Amino acid sequence: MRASKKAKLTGRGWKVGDTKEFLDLSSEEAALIELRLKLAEGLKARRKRKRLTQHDLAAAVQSSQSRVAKMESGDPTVSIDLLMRSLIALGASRRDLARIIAPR
Amino acid sequence: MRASKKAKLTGRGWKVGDTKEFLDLSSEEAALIELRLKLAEGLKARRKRKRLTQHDLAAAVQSSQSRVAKMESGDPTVSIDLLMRSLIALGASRRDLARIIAPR
DNA sequence: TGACCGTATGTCAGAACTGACATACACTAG
DNA sequence: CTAGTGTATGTCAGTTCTGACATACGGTCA
Repeated sequence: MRASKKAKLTGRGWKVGDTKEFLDLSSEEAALIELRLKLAEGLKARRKRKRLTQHDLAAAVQSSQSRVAKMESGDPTVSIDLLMRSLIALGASRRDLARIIAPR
Repeated sequence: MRASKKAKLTGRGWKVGDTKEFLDLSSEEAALIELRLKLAEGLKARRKRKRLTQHDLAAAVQSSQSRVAKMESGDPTVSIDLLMRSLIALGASRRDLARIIAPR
């Protein structure tokens, strides 16, 4: 059911959707992507500050180097859950997370 | 692989784990749970402020009333992704999200 | 040059999450 | 009581995400 949107995009051309779909994609979906990117940046920065390799971080969160690379690149196959878990594993507090999401 | 932890908890009694596992559970995992709860509260508050029913919200995010109920109760089967998506669907900005995560 | 290190990208089987449904509960109004 | 409305809880098939692996890329050093 959620695949319908993807299908619409990957299909050849632009099947004209209604306004709701358009708004959904351009504003809400965009907001989610921005959020993911903020977390990705925050994670990379935090990891580097601690002078850890992606491999090190992977071990700390029981994941793999390749997934860490995807996390930091904002890859859409990475969940926000995983980003949050990783940040927390690097010692980020809720306030730290808040600052990462909405930098002042 | 991740189910091993759950198994350890649901099994009868407390099989003694090593320190790393203990710390993982008590601090990092707890932080994640707290985060989920903050988002759950934030979602419920925001929905009520808009005078929407769980059913309305479900329609807005293309989910179901039952899942919305689980979201708001901090049910562990609900991902942070879904909570974030729902909050954004209710018009929350990144700054709003930050405030929900780390209230001042 | 070649060996090494850190990072990036693609793939896939297995694990986790999802919407939907059924059903139960709590409350209110008739 | 009965009906209606909103919320809670359990289940499950289908979708999405995950760790692991292979492999490629870029830089450094000898």
